[in-house]
Amino acid sequence: MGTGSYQRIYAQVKRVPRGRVATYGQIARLAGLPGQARQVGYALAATPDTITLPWHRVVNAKGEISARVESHGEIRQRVLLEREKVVFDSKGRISLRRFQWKA
DNA sequence: AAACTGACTAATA
DNA sequence: CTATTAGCCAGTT
Repeated sequence: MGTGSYQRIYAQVKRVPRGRVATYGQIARLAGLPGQARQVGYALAATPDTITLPWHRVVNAKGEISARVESHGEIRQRVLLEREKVVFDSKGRISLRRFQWKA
């Protein structure tokens, strides 16, 4: 490891404060990779659990938790966020207006 | 080396 | 609101 854009992405995700969320596109921009929102998702999917990363604070542009191939991490993500006082509406969406992190 | 694979987004209809 | 389309590119096979 130590190579690739993933490191830059992880570095930005680590900056998201507790109780706030960031979108994939936002992380991409902050990491100096504008337009590479997808890469951010892929980076997180490949995140080794050997590093500490608040991956749960990253959601899609709609304020929803993105579904992965193997479903279950989504539930965990929601629990982790709710533990940080992040509120989900009845449709499982977060109000970005209130919770999105402004860098 | 070439093909495959995705935690996305914004624009348009 | 849903559906479709086109950009996006590193890592893995």
